[in-house]
Amino acid sequence: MAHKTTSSILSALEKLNNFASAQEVHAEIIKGKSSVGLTTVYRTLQKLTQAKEIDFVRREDGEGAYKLCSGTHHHHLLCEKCGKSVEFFSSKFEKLLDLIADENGFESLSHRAEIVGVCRQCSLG
Amino acid sequence: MAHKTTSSILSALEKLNNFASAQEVHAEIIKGKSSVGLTTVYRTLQKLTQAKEIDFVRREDGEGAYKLCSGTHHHHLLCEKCGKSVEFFSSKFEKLLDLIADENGFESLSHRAEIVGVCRQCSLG
DNA sequence: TTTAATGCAAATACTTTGCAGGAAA
DNA sequence: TTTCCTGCAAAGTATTTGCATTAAA
Repeated sequence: MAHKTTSSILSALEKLNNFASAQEVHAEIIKGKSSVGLTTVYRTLQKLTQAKEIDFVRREDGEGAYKLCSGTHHHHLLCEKCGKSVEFFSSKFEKLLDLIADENGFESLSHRAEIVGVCRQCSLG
Repeated sequence: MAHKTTSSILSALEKLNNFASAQEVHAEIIKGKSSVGLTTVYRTLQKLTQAKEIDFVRREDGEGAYKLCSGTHHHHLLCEKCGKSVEFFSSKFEKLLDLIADENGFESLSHRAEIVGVCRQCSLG
């Protein structure tokens, strides 16, 4: 099987089921019986990100956060209140992005979009 | 007039004419005759951001960056190679965002979108 | 044996805070 | 006087790196 560490990190991400910081992932693993060093968690998350097995975003406060995501191209909606995230893909969106990029002197190849807003639950609260 | 410090920071941002970190703004001011403390630069940039007089983004490496922007609603295209940024506004984009948000359980009120890609110049290089 | 993985402690880098002195109201 | 502005030094937080140990190939 894969490295014991890698799989425990992946399963922590699965449990957390949302963007989680290295520290949060570490805490989640420690809660169980397993033991891992924080450094290793950082290193492994980096590796997984490079391998495109997980997604990475920066939170508004600058902390990095990671999430298990679908392998296909997508973007994220992020709730700025509760932190909930939703993946989406829309070919209309893709086309419009291409157009906007083109009109502004950008190639849209390899783009990445993050939409920060408020989820319905938080906006009702 | 406004605080001397505030205006020197605003004019540094004007010269830099792109997203710049607190440290970069500080360096720009120091280059000239003026003298300001780094702490004050941080504090002033925060204040200006809250007052919505400047825009704030997080760079991929986690550093915060600020820019003098138009007061009206807009989003940014950011080049991940050279750091160049361009503001854009498109009502089609706004409508599509509303729709996508709605479909995914989000209110789009107060959204913010950042599109990271590669600008034409960098993609040719 | 050679390479890769791990973890602790130390080092970085950015940012914020405590606090005292000075400017402005 | 009272409040705000400044800046230095110290503290804080997230993340990375050096290095020695251990596990795996």
